[in-house]
Amino acid sequence: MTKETTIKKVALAEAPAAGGPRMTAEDRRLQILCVAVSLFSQKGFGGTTTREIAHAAGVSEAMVFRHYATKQELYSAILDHKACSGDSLNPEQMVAEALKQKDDRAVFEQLALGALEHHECDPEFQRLLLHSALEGHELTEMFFEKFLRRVYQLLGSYIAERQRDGAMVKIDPAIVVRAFIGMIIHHSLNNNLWDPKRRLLKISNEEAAKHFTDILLNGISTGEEVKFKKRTERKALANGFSKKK
Amino acid sequence: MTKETTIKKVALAEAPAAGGPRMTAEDRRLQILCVAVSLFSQKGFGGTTTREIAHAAGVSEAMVFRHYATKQELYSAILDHKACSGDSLNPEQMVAEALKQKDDRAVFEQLALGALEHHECDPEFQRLLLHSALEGHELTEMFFEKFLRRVYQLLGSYIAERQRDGAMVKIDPAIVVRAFIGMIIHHSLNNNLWDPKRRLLKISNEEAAKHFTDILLNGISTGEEVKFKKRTERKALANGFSKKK
DNA sequence: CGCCAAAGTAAGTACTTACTTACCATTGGC
DNA sequence: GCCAATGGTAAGTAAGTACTTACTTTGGCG
Repeated sequence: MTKETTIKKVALAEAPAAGGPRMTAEDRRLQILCVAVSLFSQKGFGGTTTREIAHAAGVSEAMVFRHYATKQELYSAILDHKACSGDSLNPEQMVAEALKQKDDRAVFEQLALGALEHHECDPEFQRLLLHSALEGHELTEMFFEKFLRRVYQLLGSYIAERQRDGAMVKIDPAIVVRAFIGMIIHHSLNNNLWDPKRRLLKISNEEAAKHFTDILLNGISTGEEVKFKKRTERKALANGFSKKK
Repeated sequence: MTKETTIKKVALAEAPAAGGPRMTAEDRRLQILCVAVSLFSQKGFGGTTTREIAHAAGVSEAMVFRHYATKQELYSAILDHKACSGDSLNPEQMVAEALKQKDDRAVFEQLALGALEHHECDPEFQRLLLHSALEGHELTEMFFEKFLRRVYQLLGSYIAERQRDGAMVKIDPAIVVRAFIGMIIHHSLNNNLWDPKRRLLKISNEEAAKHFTDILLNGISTGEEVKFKKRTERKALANGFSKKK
């Protein structure tokens, strides 16, 4: 009875080429990892038991501990795997061409599209990252150093350059980066976490990237009915950041 | 020995007026709730044990279960408490005046400032919300219906109105709302979760609200070196949203 | 084939978990 | 001054938890 269910479970597990019930150690190791990724991303580290992982992988708990000495080691292996296989998480090369050509639109739009698509085809990553951040895991720091900081550096220095060119208003580049990344991440977070049914907003990644870029570069005011501030005044104000209050 | 530490813990617990070790049932109930809020927001529901909660509150586990029949009931009580006491989570009245006067800047800036300050003085709420969303708790849906949807409705219809006035370019208002909320939420998330040391960006809430509003309303291009698109072309394009690709 | 290392398991262990039970201690009203 | 109601506890229980041990199956290779 337990054997039958075991075999069925193996057939269900879509992991890496789960042919027969008996795999090579390497394959099994990877399969357990994949199954664990799925479970951890759904229920978090503390919310997932090793028994569940073993069951979902179609093996006994002992097998999990043969491949990963502790649950923590399994978690670390997952994070390493996600971070190292690092999919498309390379912002530098993603916009290298656009950067050289100083094509503002292309720089921002390509970056946005890349991030949105990455989040869409690997929503587990975002969930894992959030779980880790909430649990105070070291992946958070790694993500910060290896990704966030680099993006801020890359985009920030590009914006500074364009400001010197006179093509962009003078505002702390980090604020601009935060605003833009915010649009993207928050949009992904909505799609993956808060509004997966897209009740509030249903647009393609291409549209989202395009419109976010539009908003960032040009804002939403027409400038025809200027109630609050004139263009020239705005620029003067932006030079010496803010002071009052 | 255990008694000594217990008494000390009571002194440490800052909850609601923890005078002596012996409180009224009501006070104790609230104190346990507050302590649990703190622990759940730090470590999540699954990651927090009832023993920890009892210990942090300076009472025995039995007291926790006297006031809340199950751990789940305690969790629900917390969410109810956070949702009902609803602090400053009222966007409508926050910007009512600015809406009437059609003061775009005030509408967005006040909304942003309100949200940022709320997140700053109650970071636990954001963490609880994230934990709930990841765990698939019903609070997520409640937050969606009672807050997100209302903000989209409120801001969205205002933007539509301003578009008819000719004061804003024609773009799906929901996209604008998403972009703006994204800047704000992501900034809070950075401050509370990813970069609490403010290594990437250190600005006051006032500055953040002001600059995010600036960016949303006016973008960051000067329009002096227009490599990609002219203002007039942009407006024409924005009318019939996007088509190609 | 024979055989043996590697894949796999059943049934533990020691400990923790959410939750209970049976019992104290303090207090305010009579 | 007593005593019932109330705030509080110590010491459980049964089910889970991460992790082990002793054992059985299987496939490939001489």
